Amino acid sequence: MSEDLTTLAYEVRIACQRVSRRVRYDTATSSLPPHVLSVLFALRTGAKTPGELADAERVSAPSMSKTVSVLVDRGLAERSPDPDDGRRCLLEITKEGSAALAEVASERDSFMVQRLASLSKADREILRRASAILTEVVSK
Amino acid sequence: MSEDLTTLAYEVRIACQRVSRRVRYDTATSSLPPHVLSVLFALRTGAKTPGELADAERVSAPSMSKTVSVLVDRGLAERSPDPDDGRRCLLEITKEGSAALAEVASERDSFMVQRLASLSKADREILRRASAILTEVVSK
DNA sequence: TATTGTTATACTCTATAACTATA
DNA sequence: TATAGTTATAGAGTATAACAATA
Repeated sequence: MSEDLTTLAYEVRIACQRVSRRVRYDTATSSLPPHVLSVLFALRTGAKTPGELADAERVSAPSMSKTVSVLVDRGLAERSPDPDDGRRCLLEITKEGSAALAEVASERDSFMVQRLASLSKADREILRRASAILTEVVSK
Repeated sequence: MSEDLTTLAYEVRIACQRVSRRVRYDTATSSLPPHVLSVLFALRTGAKTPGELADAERVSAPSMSKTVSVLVDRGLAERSPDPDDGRRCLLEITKEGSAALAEVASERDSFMVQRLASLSKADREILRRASAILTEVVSK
């Protein structure tokens, strides 16, 4: 029985919960709350609207509006009007935001980075693909 | 290359956290909030004091006191005085509590099984290997 | 009319401080 | 005095509902 879905479901769930539990301790020290940090990280690849961020982070529009305000108030992101649609605005990470992200990232994921470094390239590739699969699976 | 490791570390963490969160969401819709469920799960192995539970769950004593009250109010756990120490009380899971736990566990499994069933065999194999890698990585 | 984003309001979970009872 | 547990109060983070501006 190589296709035991129940066993696999259990293995995946336990593995994910253990990782979550383990890294949570390391993130507790960072200055920015997790949800704020997560949005800041999402902005690293380019400007996004609050709506896009809310969808990506799976929170309500008002929640994202609040989180975005925190980023803007702290000078970590900049709000600018969308030239194509007057209803929208665009959030872009600032230099200060990138710096904060870089600083926090090294501390936050140091544990996982260390462990990943000790793996083979092949194993890291598996984790890379697995992360994409899992993210897709839970986003439905 | 170290940037790749940082990004991968983040992706792995986020994926795992989202799986954990989504699984908890799914169970939360039935009846019990995650933190209540977690305490109920902790009681499955035997009676515990509020203090022990607070330490185990890493929350404050007042928070645990509130959570425990929810369990007792719903008849899922029973509060009884500690015969050896008048200050303490003991929490014990009830039949109803055990039943709720079993129900939630099956729901939680079925959620993951459903999602896994929609994947390709190759993707499932990736998740199988990734689970083993992550479990090993975190257990060190 | 529909949509994008924000503001108003409320609920949940959390914590610190203060209180009661017992050791 | 110190400890176990509860109550009082407040601070985050979240959501739904209502609103303003634009498409």
